[in-house]
Amino acid sequence: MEHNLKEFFDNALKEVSLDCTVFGFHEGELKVLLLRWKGTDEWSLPGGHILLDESADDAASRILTQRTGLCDVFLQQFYTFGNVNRYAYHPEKELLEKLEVTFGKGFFDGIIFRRVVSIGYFALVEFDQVQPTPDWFTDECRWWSLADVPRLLFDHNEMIERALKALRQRARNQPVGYNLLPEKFTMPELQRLYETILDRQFDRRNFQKLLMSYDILERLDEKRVGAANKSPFLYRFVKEKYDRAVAEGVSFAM
Amino acid sequence: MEHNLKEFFDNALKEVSLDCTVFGFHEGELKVLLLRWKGTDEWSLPGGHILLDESADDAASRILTQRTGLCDVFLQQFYTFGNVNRYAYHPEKELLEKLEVTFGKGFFDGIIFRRVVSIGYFALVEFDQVQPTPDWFTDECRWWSLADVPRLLFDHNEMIERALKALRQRARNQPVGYNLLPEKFTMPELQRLYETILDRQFDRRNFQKLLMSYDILERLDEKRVGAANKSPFLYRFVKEKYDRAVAEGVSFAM
DNA sequence: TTTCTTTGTGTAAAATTTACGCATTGAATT
DNA sequence: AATTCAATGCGTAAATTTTACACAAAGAAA
Repeated sequence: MEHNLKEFFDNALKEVSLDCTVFGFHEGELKVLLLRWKGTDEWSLPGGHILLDESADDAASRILTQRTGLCDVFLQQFYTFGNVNRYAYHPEKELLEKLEVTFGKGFFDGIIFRRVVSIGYFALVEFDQVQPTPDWFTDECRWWSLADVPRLLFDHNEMIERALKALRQRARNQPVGYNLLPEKFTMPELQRLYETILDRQFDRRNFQKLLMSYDILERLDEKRVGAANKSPFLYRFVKEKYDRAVAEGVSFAM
Repeated sequence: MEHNLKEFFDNALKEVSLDCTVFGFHEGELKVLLLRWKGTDEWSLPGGHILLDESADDAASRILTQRTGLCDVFLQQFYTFGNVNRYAYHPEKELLEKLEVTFGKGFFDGIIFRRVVSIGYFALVEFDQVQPTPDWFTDECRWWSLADVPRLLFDHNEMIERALKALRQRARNQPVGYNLLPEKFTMPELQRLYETILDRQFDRRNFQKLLMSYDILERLDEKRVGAANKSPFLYRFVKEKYDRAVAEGVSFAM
């Protein structure tokens, strides 16, 4: 395995990495996927390096598939982090010492912890479909509620902040939901997604009118039964129309 | 000079570069700054590498100052180009051969033309203030009308396209103009800037009302005289209010 | 059977955006 | 010196969009 790792790094760009903020929506909250580094209590975003023969987008795709088990994840590049002191936290040496307890002294020489520029992506995934999977440097991968995210390694807290801003900007300018919700969903569920992302409340009647005006939703003949109230209709995105709206943009003005 | 160049590259990131689309506004048109490579008819965007002890933003600033003579240029990172085949045009070898006529055979070995990821910035500058200055690889630097831009080296045409999209998005969501216009300007001049950037026409009366509603402009007691018509008032941005509007965002809905 | 919460639908008021008229200015023309 | 002409300053009515809000119906729980 050590051998494979070195080999991998020989075939990858060394001064460029990428990190992904993976958003899921569960129980009315936005969640992000975090990894805990082996032998430490330090958490970070999933990320990795770009192979010499793959594009940055392909690398992000590959890494996301490895961490979630999903293919065809929605990914958007949002910012590239190029500060000199990106590694200010956790102080290089201290973290390195902890890791060398696990990996052996000198193991990381020439592999990580040089000056690296990182390309930030955010991903939108269907929460229930994800199989959180740690990578070679970490031994735990799990969802965190956005509100509970701890102090992360490197500049990853800043990355999440910027990713969230980018997600909000996207939600205001084109439809979201196809990537975050299951195939069938109710209007209140969709509304809660929008309210969570944009962090504000909407009138449910006006919300429904606006969303339906985009002509991207199809109301099914089924209803969600079981709750102690009137059964709401199920809806589903009409993929072609949804894609058109993403391409042309809609202005979510409410 | 050769020595300095090698030394520079030893102190810079090799796998990351950055390229700037510099927008100016002149005679009712958007212009971009391009460089012609020594001994060729090939043009490219201004760009360069990041020194080990400077951030990406600082590098962009430094490079822009070198190409324009300006300090404190408005810069915004908009996208990072990470395709494997970014250098598809001009085919590496062909260009290299042309350049080696000028620079000597083997000169570029290990300096350029490896796999490089490039961070894209766009800059907004006051056209008249710019002193276009070629860099070490080029012997001409000049403005091109956006419509006349030729086939550029590498993926730089795509970069300009994306930069323009980013500029348009910015113009729709926060005020522009402070960076592109001289200190004092008339309302019709500001309107033409917006019309050029967004590529559409506005009613001058509604345009004025909307812009004044942002509370970022101050009307001066001067007028622009000389034209064969009623003299228009001069305006100027009130910096603090302009900055607030940039931070909070305005929606240019017209 | 009653209660309680949530859903489906429609309409009036408020606010915003759009369209457009007219008198005025100032250089150029006669 | 008077006239012409293109562009400017200012304002209002119409059209459209956004916002606010009420009531009947459904369905599990009490």
